[in-house]
Amino acid sequence: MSSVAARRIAGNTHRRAPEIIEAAARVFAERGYHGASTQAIADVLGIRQASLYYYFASKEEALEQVCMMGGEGFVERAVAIAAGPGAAVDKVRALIHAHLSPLLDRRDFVLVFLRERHHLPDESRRRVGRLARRLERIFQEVLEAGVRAGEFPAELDCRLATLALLGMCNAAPGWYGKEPGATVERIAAEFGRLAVDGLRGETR
Amino acid sequence: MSSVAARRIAGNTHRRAPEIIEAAARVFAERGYHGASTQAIADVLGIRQASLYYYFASKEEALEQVCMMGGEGFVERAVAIAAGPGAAVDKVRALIHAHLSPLLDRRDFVLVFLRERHHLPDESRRRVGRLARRLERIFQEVLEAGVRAGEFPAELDCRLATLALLGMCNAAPGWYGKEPGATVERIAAEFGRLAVDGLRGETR
Amino acid sequence: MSSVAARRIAGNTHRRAPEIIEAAARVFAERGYHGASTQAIADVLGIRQASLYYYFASKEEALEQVCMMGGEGFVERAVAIAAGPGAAVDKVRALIHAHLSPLLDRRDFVLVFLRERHHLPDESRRRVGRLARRLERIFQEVLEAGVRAGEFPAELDCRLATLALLGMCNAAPGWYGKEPGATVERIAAEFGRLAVDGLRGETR
Amino acid sequence: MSSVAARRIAGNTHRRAPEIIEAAARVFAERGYHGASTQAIADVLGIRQASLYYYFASKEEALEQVCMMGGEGFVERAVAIAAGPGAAVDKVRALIHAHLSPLLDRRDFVLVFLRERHHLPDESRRRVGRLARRLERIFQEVLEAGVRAGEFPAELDCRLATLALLGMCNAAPGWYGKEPGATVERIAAEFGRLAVDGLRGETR
DNA sequence: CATGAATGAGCATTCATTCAT
DNA sequence: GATGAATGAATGCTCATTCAT
Repeated sequence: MSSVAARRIAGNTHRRAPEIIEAAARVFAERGYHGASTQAIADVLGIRQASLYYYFASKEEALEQVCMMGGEGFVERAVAIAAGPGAAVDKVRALIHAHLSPLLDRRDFVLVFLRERHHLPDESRRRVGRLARRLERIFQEVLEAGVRAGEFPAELDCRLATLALLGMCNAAPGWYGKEPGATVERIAAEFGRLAVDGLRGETR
Repeated sequence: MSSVAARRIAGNTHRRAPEIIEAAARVFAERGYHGASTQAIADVLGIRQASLYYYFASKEEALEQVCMMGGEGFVERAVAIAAGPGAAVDKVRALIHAHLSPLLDRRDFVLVFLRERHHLPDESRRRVGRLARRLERIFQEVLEAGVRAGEFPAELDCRLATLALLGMCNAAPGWYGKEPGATVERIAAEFGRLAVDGLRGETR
Repeated sequence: MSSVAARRIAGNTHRRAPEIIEAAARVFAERGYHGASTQAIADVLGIRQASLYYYFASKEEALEQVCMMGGEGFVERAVAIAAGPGAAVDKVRALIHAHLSPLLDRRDFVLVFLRERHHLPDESRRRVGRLARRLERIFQEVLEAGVRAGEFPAELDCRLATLALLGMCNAAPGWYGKEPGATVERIAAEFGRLAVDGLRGETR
Repeated sequence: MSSVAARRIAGNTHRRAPEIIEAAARVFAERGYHGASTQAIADVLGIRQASLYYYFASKEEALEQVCMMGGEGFVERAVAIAAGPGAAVDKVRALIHAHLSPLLDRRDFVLVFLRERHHLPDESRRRVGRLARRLERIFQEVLEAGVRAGEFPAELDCRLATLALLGMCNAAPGWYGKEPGATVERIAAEFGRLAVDGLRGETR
């Protein structure tokens, strides 16, 4: 690694770095990683394609940075909610709300994290994939605690319920912004109710 | 027009055509449309790259065929269920079951339909996209009928609920096969219960 | 590795392969490996640059092929000479002659072997480098045998003498063809005499 | 003209100039001119790539400076030896010694002069090439004088013998430092003997 | 049916170089 | 003296596609 690259990773002192990585996120989100050319990213920024390489060492590294920003915070917020006091139903509502909130300011990053992270090279894919698995586990543990507390029926398949919840939430970045009237608050409220009622399961 | 071209346009009387398109589906599902090279498809089949062009005129056409097969049947099955007799809750369960059933034998096709269809050229993308929108509408109409029938609370946001249901179901092709014990029947049963209970909403 | 590439290496059934690799040898010899563009090689052949990649998988692989052809035969011929009967002085003359003879029909290949092989990636560089070291050893052993037989003085530094002989010979590809009247036979004869007399060393 | 440019042209009053050019020599020697990036030179020095341009106007100019330093002195020393008194055999020994002595403190420069000078642009290549040709001529004239003096046999091909001597000597920078025990003095002594005895040619 | 050979277009990346600070 | 930022030009390489056989 050249000394320039070394410093870049260590510090990221580049003034325009955030702007550049946001452009990458936008283009990756729109066209997918392999469908996105570095030229397209440069066009968004109004700079030459070669100039991008002043900011990242490779397209793959740019994807990794976008994915990291798309994935970060989820686990922390979820941990805080799960570890806090309160009933499982309240935690589920809070988890859903927290999970949807990055839609507001980081939709592209989240979308890329969800859809494109498996195109990362092995090592960073695993690193980034761990985030997703930890998040799943937290959701699932909250559900399991809810079952133990008698808030949810004993027959609940917590694994499938977790996948249902995450599927529901993770689809949102795909249509958010195209559904008139669907603010993050409204989505979180409605999804929270659907989830809680579905999990309680009067049917059983 | 040569007889070869004629046959191709007429629509796939080639002996190995199903085998070929399945290979394409597999590779598109694994690597994404732009990440998949025609070479990779040929490797799966054990033939030369150039030979693929005996079966489809372009990579885009292959994607279109995969997407058509991935999307077909959904609307028909959903229409039959929605038009039939019975309560809304039963219809919702049936819709979910019908929506998940192609996982068994067409997972790759469905995955490609869900994830890669927006890489199609304009015209065929719209054609294929119509399928998705019609399906959404059917789901939503069943929910609205359920509200009118008093099965679901009047406050239910049928649009968001539809998106929740589809999000939950459409995530399944992404993890189906990796979750031990999760058969289509079990998933459909659990998701059906979650959905119905969530929609009924004892909370409200 | 794609199946196409696999077959290529295994069999090399390509009709024009020798022609292509000879063009690479010429351009590498003229401009050095890093100074040679694949475009320049294509120009020599009158084909498009991309078409080269039908014949080799990478520029590095082309260099390796050229180096292999530039280095092959030397060891075999030297072994045959060293193992044969006869006096050391005769063997030295024969070794020199054998070492110079590829000038006639493979000057570019030998030049590339001598000058550019250290630009090969680690593994193939070592493989190719072994050839050179084996050759050195054979030369040196013949000299040592000559010392033991009393043909050369005991004070002869066989290591340095080997390096002297090879240096003298290996410079020839650099000027062969530019020195009027210097045929391979004449060079071999003169260099043989210089070597033998130098080694015998009446001075000592 | 700015004073900075003036100084640069005038010729290197920069404090760190010797250090910079030595780094260039080292990198050129290791990787070849085209294989060496200016970044690699900067890395050796611990400065930024752009800062190099304070010391030379272009990579080609750096090569020229290295080549000049690698080639200078040879002709002067050779002229002094050839013009001096003494027998041809002594002059040959002295020429070889003088030719090898820069190995001690300028190996990289000499190596670059020998191997990379043909990558110079036309004009400076010719300038630098003249040095080499003059040196050859001096060697050859000493040999021819030796023949006329009866020190060497009349049949000696002085041209080929010159090329043999220079080939032998010019290979040394390639392996000097890797052969344990091979000091410049020992190499010069051994090569001198080999050369003188070879030239005298008891065989003839 | 299938393939060997070839190609045009595009792509990520490198690199020497410039210049305001 | 030295650097951060940027660039133009090239470079090695990939890939979908064509076509004669």
